[in-house]
Amino acid sequence: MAFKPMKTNLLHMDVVNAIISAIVTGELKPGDRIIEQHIAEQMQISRAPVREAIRELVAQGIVRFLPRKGAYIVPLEPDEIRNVYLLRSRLEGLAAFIATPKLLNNDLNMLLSFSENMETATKENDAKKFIDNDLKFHDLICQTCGNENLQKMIAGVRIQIQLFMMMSKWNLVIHSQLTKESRTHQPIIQAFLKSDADLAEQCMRNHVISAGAMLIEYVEENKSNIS
Amino acid sequence: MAFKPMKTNLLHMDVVNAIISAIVTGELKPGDRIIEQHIAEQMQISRAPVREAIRELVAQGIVRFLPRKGAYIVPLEPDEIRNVYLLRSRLEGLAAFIATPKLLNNDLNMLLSFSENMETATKENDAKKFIDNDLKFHDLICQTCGNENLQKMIAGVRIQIQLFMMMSKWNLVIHSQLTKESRTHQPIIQAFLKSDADLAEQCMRNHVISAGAMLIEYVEENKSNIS
DNA sequence: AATAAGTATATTGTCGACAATCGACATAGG
DNA sequence: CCTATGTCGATTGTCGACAATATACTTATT
Repeated sequence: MAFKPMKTNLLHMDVVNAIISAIVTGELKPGDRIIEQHIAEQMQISRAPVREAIRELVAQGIVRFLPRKGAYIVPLEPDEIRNVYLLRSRLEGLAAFIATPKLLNNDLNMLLSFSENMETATKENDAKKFIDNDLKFHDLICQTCGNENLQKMIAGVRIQIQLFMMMSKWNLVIHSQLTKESRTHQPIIQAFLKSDADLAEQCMRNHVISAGAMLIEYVEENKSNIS
Repeated sequence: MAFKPMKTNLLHMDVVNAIISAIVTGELKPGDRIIEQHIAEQMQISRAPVREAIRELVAQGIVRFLPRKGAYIVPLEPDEIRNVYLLRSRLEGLAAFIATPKLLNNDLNMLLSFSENMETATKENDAKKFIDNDLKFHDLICQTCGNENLQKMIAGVRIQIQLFMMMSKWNLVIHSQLTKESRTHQPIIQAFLKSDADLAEQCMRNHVISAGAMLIEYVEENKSNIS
């Protein structure tokens, strides 16, 4: 494959990426206002693609917009984070519910192996390995449910959460966090094995909520440090 | 209150409403393409507000967009109806959960009166009155939850359901349907009165699912008749 | 006739300019 | 000194025009 498909050179995508990396590097902080013309001038483009980029980010929930007032980065309030995790818990819970009767034996084995990898990653305190397998775990369930709308919604919420983590300078390295997180994976698999869709949904909800609780706790404790 | 707050006269909102009502009336069908210039010309405005409206609808999930190709109404496969109701049940359930501690006495009174109106509408077999109050009931809860993202998602899902109703030529006139539907409203209000958020969520879920079951049943029975 | 190349048209992407609106400050009147 | 009104700059909303690209159609070549 020497000739990969070209990048879709759409200006507004560049702007989206620029804004996101500005958020990640801390150049743009939660609550900061985004002024179309400023970005347009700095990137030497017109305002049109900047507007589109902002709409995109609004759709992803990273940016808020007030008509005739303007756009601003979603503030890093505990309530905001809570709402996002609540939404994710219901969406991924539903994905688990729908996926339950569709999961094949092979899928279950993979889920188990992801879960085991997370356990070993916990022992080795290997955050990257943990996160990778966690992502695969959730993705497999999400894809198996086969509902395109739902998948897109979940993808959007995940991005939002990643951003929250970065803005709060959270990193999942503390052993106790990994331990807590991995513990709540087991009941989900058990529910799948029993083909109990309602239980699977409930377990997934609890899992997501407890993961969110850790981030919220962190943000509350380090409120002062997070500019 | 002689001077109510003015409507925010933003063109793109008019376009959003125009497109939605075009979808609901069947003028625009699922899968149809939306061409910016055509709408702009028909409404005698420029393309800019039309673009914004399309972005809005994409965020609501009723329009898809392919770069440099254009926008089109989300195609609805008849067997997706169950998934849409499942999604709605979880989203509105969450709205009820979040709204529970925020509902004021006045709100509860309004919910009660909407519910009573539905009861009388049932007796009078007045479908329009029933639907109006049902909508108000759900809207009040949805708005009280205060989560903008969630509200938009719910709005999108509702439109999809309206579409399904249209496509299947469903109309809510049969007395037994109204009766069934109104019965499941009571437990929601009871849960609100008890300030039991979990219960409110559960009741709302059940309510939406049972409403969906009626439509699904109807669609299954009349499968052959549906265009 | 089937395939490839070329052309034309329709549609989206981007631009720069102007209009409408908002927020802050200044000013006048009590 | 406080309140209401006028003014100004900054910013978003809308517009019409042009550029870039995709799709449909035509033509040429084998």
